[in-house]
Amino acid sequence: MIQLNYRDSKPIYEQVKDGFRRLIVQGVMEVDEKLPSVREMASNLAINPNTIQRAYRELEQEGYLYAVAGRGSFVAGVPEADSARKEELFAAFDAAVEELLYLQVEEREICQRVAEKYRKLQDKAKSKARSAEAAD
Amino acid sequence: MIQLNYRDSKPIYEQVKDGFRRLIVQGVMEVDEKLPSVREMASNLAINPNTIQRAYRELEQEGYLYAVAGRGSFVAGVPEADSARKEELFAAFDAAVEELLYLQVEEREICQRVAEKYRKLQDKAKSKARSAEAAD
Amino acid sequence: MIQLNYRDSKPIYEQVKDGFRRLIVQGVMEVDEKLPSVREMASNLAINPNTIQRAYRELEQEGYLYAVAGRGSFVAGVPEADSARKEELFAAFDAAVEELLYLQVEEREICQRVAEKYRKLQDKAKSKARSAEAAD
Amino acid sequence: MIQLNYRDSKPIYEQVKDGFRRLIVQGVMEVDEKLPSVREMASNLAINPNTIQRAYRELEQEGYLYAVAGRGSFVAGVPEADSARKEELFAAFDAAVEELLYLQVEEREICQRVAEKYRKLQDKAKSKARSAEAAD
DNA sequence: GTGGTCTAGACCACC
DNA sequence: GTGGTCTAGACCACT
Repeated sequence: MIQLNYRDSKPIYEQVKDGFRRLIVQGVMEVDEKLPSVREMASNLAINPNTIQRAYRELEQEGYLYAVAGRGSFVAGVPEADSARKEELFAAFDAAVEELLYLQVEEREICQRVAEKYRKLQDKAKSKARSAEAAD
Repeated sequence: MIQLNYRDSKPIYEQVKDGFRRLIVQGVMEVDEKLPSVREMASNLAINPNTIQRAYRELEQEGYLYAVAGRGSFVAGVPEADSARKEELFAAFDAAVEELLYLQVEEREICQRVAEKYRKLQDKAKSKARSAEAAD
Repeated sequence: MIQLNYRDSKPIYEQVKDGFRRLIVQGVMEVDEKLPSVREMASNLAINPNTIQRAYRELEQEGYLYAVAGRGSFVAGVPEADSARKEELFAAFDAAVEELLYLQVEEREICQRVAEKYRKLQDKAKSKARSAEAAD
Repeated sequence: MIQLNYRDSKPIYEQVKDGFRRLIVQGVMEVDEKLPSVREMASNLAINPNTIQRAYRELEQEGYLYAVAGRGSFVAGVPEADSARKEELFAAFDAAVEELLYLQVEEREICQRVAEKYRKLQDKAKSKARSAEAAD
């Protein structure tokens, strides 16, 4: 369900967060769907429950999840107007693009990269839709 | 010369590195130009000399600087084939783009942003060329 | 595990680096094997933790290690295409050979020395293979 | 006469020493030949006289030069039995070869490298002999 | 407990 | 004056 990469410098709890955020934003997990319990995830991934707890807590703060005491955590959906996050992302994006341009990377190459990302994203959405149809 | 942001989670030595790398890559600092001494830079930015030293040392390892004990640190130029740096930049780029796409930002908007950056870069180059002509 | 020589002009952190690089390159330490923690190593060698940290950090940058905050440092393996390292070694090699030749050391003597090293290496590999067979 | 490389991490005085040692050991400078004065060398190379002074002083200690107060420094020849130096060199040589072998560099490649060095050395000696003949 | 950053201050080699 | 190494000790983030 979620892939951890221990060699990545990104902290484990961030990897868990990213994994779930992705599943939610891509629609793989639907609104009000229940997430695995902290203990279950922890034993699945063979990591400390505290790490999962932190991931869930922060995702809740960001608006992706909601928790019901004693019952578990559930998908809340994609928080609208996460504009602060967008600004952050655009800032990082701009810095990277600027330096890449200075390093003689072609504008075309960069845009192609975006297009490729976009295509993959579409494909994923389509295959998800198809499997949903099949399930009907 | 270099702007530090203490609120940023990016370590200070990284901010210093990025600042000088930018000056070098953009040609603001010329090859063999002397950098401020470690101590001078440290007192300018009001941080510890060790922190500057680390920034300089790593830039030297990456090939942007060379240091001569007893003389100072100097610009070496933009290391050819700094593929590691490009990979870093593309990784940052990809991560940002992916999340932006998930946040419903249009592919077009992103590419326009790249184009805009590119135009500005061209303008800068042109005005630089013009001022060089004027100097002749 | 690692021998320090305080009389050597080579910095301590370099000696530590060389020691671990050797253990890794020779296969004495296996991939994903955990290294002693920074603090442990420091107290073992009776030197400052910062010195060990620097050694580990640079080995990580070179691709020999990977570090996970909160877990420890682990062997990543011998970085493929560590051409920089080979260049370093060849440079050291060339400098030594050149001066030896000037000092009237025969070409034959030098090559014999290489051959001897090579033979020892082969013997080690063989005995290792044999003990592996025995283990089967 | 002597090439300085400011980008090299080797200290200037070492580069000067190496340069003269090489000229002496290769026979380009003959025994009892006078070296340029400290001031002359310093202004030629555009460096501090102290740096030249140090190079001359250490070469004298190593036995390559002798100084006559008020007259200058002269070539003493190649000091015999610099066996301590040879041991140092062999140690560095062994370490480099060992790691190169572990890094899958062929024994042949290493020996060829030695042979090449040797050939170049011979060529230099020959061309020197030829130019000496021509001068007769 | 782990690694990572930063400060403060000492000492050395080089110019 | 320059860069480079090392120590001592603090603080933070992660598991």
